[in-house]
Amino acid sequence: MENPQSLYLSGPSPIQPGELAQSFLTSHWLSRPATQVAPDLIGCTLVRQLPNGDCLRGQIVETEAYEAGDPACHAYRRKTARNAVMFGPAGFTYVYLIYGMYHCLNVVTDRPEFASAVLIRALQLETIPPFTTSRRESPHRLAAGPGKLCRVLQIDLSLTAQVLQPGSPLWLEPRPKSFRDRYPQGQPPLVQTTRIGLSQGGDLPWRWYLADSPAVSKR
DNA sequence: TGAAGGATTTGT
DNA sequence: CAAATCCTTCAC
Repeated sequence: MENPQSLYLSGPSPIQPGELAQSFLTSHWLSRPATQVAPDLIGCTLVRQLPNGDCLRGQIVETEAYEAGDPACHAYRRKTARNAVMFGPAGFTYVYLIYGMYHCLNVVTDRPEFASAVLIRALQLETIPPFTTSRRESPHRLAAGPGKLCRVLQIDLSLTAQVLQPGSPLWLEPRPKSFRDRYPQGQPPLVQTTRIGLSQGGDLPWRWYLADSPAVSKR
């Protein structure tokens, strides 16, 4: 590791896939404010390893940040059994059930006690799972939305408070070379706008998505 | 112990 | 635009 500090301080990880994986996947790179991590997660890969060993992979194309002091954050009022993981160190999952039928996946960010997380809102799937032979919807939109994403990756409450690292049910990988090569200036076309579906905090521009991705949930 | 409501999705 | 559906939170 030539410059560990850069992993902690700077933006998108410049490292190659497979390099410094442990540092990227665990706390350092994620131990920044959610509003910094959220745009940097765009282009990174989310990997889901099923109980049978099969892996499903998708490129993150849409995220939202939720921070301490943010009225839309589940940890805004106080620490509870549900949101407790957000008060801990970065690099853990926070999964919750919404409307009694969908799950949402978050990545815990920042330092302990600064309860915050990034909601993963949409993925562009690398491979279409064979069991999702949906004819009613185009394959590239199977994970376009936080609830749909969890449905196709088989993510439920049992996957909350899990560390994001290889061998776990879920982990993250840096932006692949193919992604970096797509944007020669090193700057992917990100759109920053307001978050979706909130009753409070709807004015904060804490949602980011990849402008040229067909898998974004809403425009 | 009960009631209200939700970081969604889908179909009418 | 409303239903589906159940966990979490807060009030009593």
